[in-house]
Amino acid sequence: MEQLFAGIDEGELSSLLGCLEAVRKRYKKGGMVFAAGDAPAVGMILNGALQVLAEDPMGNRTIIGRLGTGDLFGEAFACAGAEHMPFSVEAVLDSEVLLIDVKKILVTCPAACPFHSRLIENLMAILARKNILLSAKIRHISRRTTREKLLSYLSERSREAGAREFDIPFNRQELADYLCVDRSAMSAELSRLRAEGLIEYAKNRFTLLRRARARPGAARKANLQSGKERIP
Amino acid sequence: MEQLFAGIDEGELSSLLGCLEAVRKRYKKGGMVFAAGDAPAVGMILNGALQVLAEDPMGNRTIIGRLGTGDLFGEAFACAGAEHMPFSVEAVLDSEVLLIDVKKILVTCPAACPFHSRLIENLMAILARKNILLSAKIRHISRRTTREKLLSYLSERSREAGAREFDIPFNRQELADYLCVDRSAMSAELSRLRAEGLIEYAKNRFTLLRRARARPGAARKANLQSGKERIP
DNA sequence: GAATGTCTGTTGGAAATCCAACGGGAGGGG
DNA sequence: CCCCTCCCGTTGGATTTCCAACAGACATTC
Repeated sequence: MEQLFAGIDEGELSSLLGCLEAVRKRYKKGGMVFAAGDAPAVGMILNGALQVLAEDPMGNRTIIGRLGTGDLFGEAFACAGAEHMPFSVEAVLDSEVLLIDVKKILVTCPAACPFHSRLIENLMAILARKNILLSAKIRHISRRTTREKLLSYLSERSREAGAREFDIPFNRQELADYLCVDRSAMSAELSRLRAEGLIEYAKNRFTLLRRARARPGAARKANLQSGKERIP
Repeated sequence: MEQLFAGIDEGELSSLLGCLEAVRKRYKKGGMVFAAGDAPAVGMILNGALQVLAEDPMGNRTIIGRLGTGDLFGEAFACAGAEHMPFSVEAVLDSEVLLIDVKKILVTCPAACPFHSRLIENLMAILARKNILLSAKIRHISRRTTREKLLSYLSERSREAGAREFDIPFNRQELADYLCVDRSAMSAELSRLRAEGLIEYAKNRFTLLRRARARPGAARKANLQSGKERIP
C-alpha cells in the first residue's frame, strides 16, 4: 500500500522519512522481522515477501497470511496502541522492509511539517478502507448457504457499480476462496441462479435480473441479524 | 464507543465540540439520519437505536445492522474519504445523534488546540481496533468446518489470555452466531473435541489440552492460504 | 496442427451442516 | 416446593456442501 505516502513527492519524501526516523532494514530468508511480544511498529515491504505467524500456548502454529512488495503490516496494532504484537513476522524471501515508529507519525513534529498531516490522513484512510473491505467480506461470508453468499456479494457489487450489469475482479476460484465455499459447488449454484432467471453472466460480467426470492424448496432459517452481536 | 473522547474531560469537551462544529440532532422513529448517497459524516448515538440499510439497483433491501447508544457509525466511510455513503441509516426508535464533519477532525484547527491531536489518536485507535477484531473474525469464519472454526477461535482466545485456560465472552448461541454455524452442531462438535481429549470446558471457561491434529476420519482439504487473496 | 495449460461447468458419492425437537439442569420468583 | 425460563447437550432425518474426477472451451506455444 504505497497509499501511505500518497500526495507526497519524491523530494519531500526523503526529508519526511528522516523526520519519521524511518529505518530501512534487510532480512535474510527465514529472518524474523517481528517476534510475537515485540513492541508494534508499522512496516512496509520494499521488496521480498513475509509471512505472518501465530502460536498459541499449546504450541499450535498457524500461518496467518503472506505479504508481498508494497504491503503494509503491523499498522493496526501500532495504531490501536497495543503494547505487544500478537503475531510474528518472518521473511520467506530475502527482503527489504521500511520500519516506522507510529508515535512519530501521530505526534506532529514541532516544526509542523506540512506532510505530516497528510501522512496522518493517509494512514487513517488506509485503516478506514480496510475496515470497509473487511466488513463487506464478513457480510458476505456470514451468510449460511453458497447461494446467499453469492447473492450478497453480487448485490453489493451491483450497488457499488450503480448498475444491474457489472464486472467482478475475480475468476471463479478466487471468488470461491473469497466467499469461503467450494468452487465446483459455487459454479453449480451460479448455474442454478441462471436457470431460475435470477442472474445472467458470461466470464466476469454479471447481470442481476430479478429480485431475489427464497429458493424454491429452500427453507433454511434466516440468520437473524442479532442486534446484540458483540465482538470479543 | 465513547472512546472517541477518551482522555478529554467534560469541561474541555464542550469547547472541543464547538471547535468541531458538532451538531446534536433528534430523529423521530422512522426518520432518516443518512440516505444512501449523502456525503459521509461521523455519527455517535447519544440515545435511541438506528438501523443500517442497503439497497441494490434491483431493489433488494438488506438490513446491514443495528446500532445502539454509544455506537459510532459512518466513521469508516468518512475517514476513507468516500464521496457518498453506500448505506442508509434510519432511526428505529426516537433517537438523538451527534454528527461531526470528519474534515474538522482531520484538519487541526489554526489554534492547534491540544485536544485535537488526542481526538485524532482516538479515532485512529478506534479504526485500528475494529480492524483487528474484523480480521480475527474473518480468520475464524473462513475455516470450512465447525471444528476448525472452534479451534481457530479457542486457540486465539488462549493466545490472547496467554494461558491454556481462559474464559470466552459468549454463551453458546452467541458463539455460534459469531462463528456462523449452527448452535446444536457446534455443541456436538464441542462434545467430540472433549471426548477426544483436545479441550475441556465448563460454562464459559475453556482449556486447551493437546495440540490439535487432523480429526480421526476427517480428510477435508486444507484451505490453502492463497497468497494472492485480493479484496475487491 | 498438435500439445499443453488454464478456466469453467457438471456429476455422484461421501461427509458435514442444518433444523427441529426433546430433555435435563440451573436459577429466579411466587 | 412448584412453576417458569433460559441455556446447553443430544439425536435423527433432510439438505447442503465438499471433494474428486472429468469434459468442453479457449488461449498459448512449439
